[in-house]
Amino acid sequence: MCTSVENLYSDLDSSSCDLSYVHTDDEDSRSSSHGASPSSSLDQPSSPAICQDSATPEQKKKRRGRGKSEVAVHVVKKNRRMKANDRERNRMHNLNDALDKLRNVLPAFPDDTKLTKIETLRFAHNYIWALSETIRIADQCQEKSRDPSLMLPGMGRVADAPSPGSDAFSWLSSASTSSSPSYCTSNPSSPAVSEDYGFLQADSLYSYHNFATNIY
DNA sequence: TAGGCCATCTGGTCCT
DNA sequence: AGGACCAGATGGCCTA
Repeated sequence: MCTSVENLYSDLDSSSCDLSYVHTDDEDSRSSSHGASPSSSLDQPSSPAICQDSATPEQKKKRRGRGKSEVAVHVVKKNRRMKANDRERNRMHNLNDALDKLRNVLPAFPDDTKLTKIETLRFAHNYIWALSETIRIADQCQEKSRDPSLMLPGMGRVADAPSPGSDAFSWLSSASTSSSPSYCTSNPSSPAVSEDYGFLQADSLYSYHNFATNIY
């Protein structure tokens, strides 16, 4: 992908463009002064306008007068840039590999559509929260069951508490998401889900399900 | 065709 | 000095 820029390098190598376009002394002074301004890339080699020689006659004269050592410096800079590009590419590939591994441990969606990067991160966030919340509530269940006086009407015993792998957890693996859910930005430590045991009831379980799979 | 997503390049900054 | 990380820019692809 993005072959245009790659072609650009081959263009440079095939000298369809002047080598001095790779990096000029003038660009050095510009880049060091303005930082990463939005328009800075227009001056960069990746700009499609790179091969449109808009240099003034004075600048062209200056280029022609460039000595061998100066050309060598530019070749070194070009090589450094290419190496940096290579590292950056590998870095992003590693990042994508990690995202793929994260996708693989998340419940698969029925339609088997691949989650986008942001969806993956948000879904993972909610998924982790849901799992930790389930553990916390199961622990609470266990504690309260030890003290019968704390039992609420209709509340089950410890054995009734859901455990990972049980049907009560099926919502985690049968997750489906609406097309435009709203992303939960609440802190996992302060969940928006009711803390009583009612969430184990069908209707509450449904909202819990929706929350856990809310990836936006 | 507009908008979303993605890969890539790039220069700046920070760290070792 | 060189590498890692980051954010901005750009262009390609896909879909509604």
